[in-house]
Amino acid sequence: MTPEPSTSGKRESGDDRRVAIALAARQIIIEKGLEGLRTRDIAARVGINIATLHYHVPSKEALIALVADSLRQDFRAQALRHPRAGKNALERLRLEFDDFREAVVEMPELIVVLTELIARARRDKAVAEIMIPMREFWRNQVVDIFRLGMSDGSFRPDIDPEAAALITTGAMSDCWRRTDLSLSQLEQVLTELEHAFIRRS
Amino acid sequence: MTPEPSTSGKRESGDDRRVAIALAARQIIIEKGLEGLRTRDIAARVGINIATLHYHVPSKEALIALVADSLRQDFRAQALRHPRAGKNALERLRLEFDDFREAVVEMPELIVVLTELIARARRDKAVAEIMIPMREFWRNQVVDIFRLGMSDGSFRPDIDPEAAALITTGAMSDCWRRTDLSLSQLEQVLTELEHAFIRRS
DNA sequence: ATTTGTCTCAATCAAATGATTGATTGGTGC
DNA sequence: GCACCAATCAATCATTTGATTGAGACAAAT
Repeated sequence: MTPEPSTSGKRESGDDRRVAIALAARQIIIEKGLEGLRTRDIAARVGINIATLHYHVPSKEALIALVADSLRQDFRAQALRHPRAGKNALERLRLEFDDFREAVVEMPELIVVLTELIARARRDKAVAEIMIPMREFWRNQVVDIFRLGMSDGSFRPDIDPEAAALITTGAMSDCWRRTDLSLSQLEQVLTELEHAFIRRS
Repeated sequence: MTPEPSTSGKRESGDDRRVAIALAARQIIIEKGLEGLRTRDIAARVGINIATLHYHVPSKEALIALVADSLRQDFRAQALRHPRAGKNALERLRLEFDDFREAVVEMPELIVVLTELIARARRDKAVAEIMIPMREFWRNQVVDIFRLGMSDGSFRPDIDPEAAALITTGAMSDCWRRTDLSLSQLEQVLTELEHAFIRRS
């Protein structure tokens, strides 16, 4: 029998600890940036010794890669929640907007971690191999939406799908990054994105 | 008589030193991120002692604010280069694109510094007071372009200028951030932005 | 009961790091 | 020549920080 995850005892399974470590690290990145990320602070937040932290994650570099991996897992889980088969282009685009709205509302600070790790990806190959494909996956998903929308005639016929997807995902990321942006402003941006690419009658 | 700036001697004026320090810091941020910024490395790059660095810039916090200020000065200088009076909306938008293209080509890595400092602005008031107004100035400039374009009929009549500006500047920032983006892809994005907001005949 | 492997911690290290001190140098004005 | 000030540096400090060591606790397997 597989041992049940114990939330009470002080001894945790390796996997659980690693998850807790990744979450603690994410929280500290939100508060102080990658710049202010300290192994001691993570250990303290998880409630373990520094040596225990190093038992589960060998180095700080591996720890940051672990954070990236935890982001990927969250991303995967989210991508699988809403099946998009059988939907037309506009429905898919709005589904994309729905997912985004949810992320912005539920995890407004997550973009801090994403941005820091995308920046770090420039000089850290391990992080790059996780973050860049994530970003590309998202972009490609939107490229597909535009291709579909052009072929079924619901979108403008002269769209460049790659460029439109870059604009869409780029604008969305940027909105998420702005703490001062109100929800109504976000709605206006999403509406404007729709107007920008939908077929004008 | 004001003493001329000496580029040869080992004694520099305070202002020149501060400029050199800011530039060195920017370079190190490009290479290692804010995360890897060390006062010693900056001093070494400028060719001065750590104590001398601290003579000109009291603390690391002040140093990062100095970098932000140096960005602002560059931004100001660039904004004043192309007068935009007497131009119509489309001309102004294309002027904006020109400036952007130039920045991407001439200083492809500058966006790293900008991004790191915008991120830092969340927890550093001094940096926020420099970076946020910069970003807002740019956005407002684009808002004005859309307002003008709507009133003279060259842009779509149903644009939300604030939203359109957020999309435009957000997409541009995101493109700059992507090292892998080719120049032709950048052109496609700028063209697509134009198509998205211009009046369809 | 003993062994084995996983998980944990107190104590400690060596290096890095931001900052300071006290003294020196060179130029400017008088 | 002298006083004054900005600019500079060698040496040093006090912490911080990532990482290691060696020993112990606990549970499951033998």
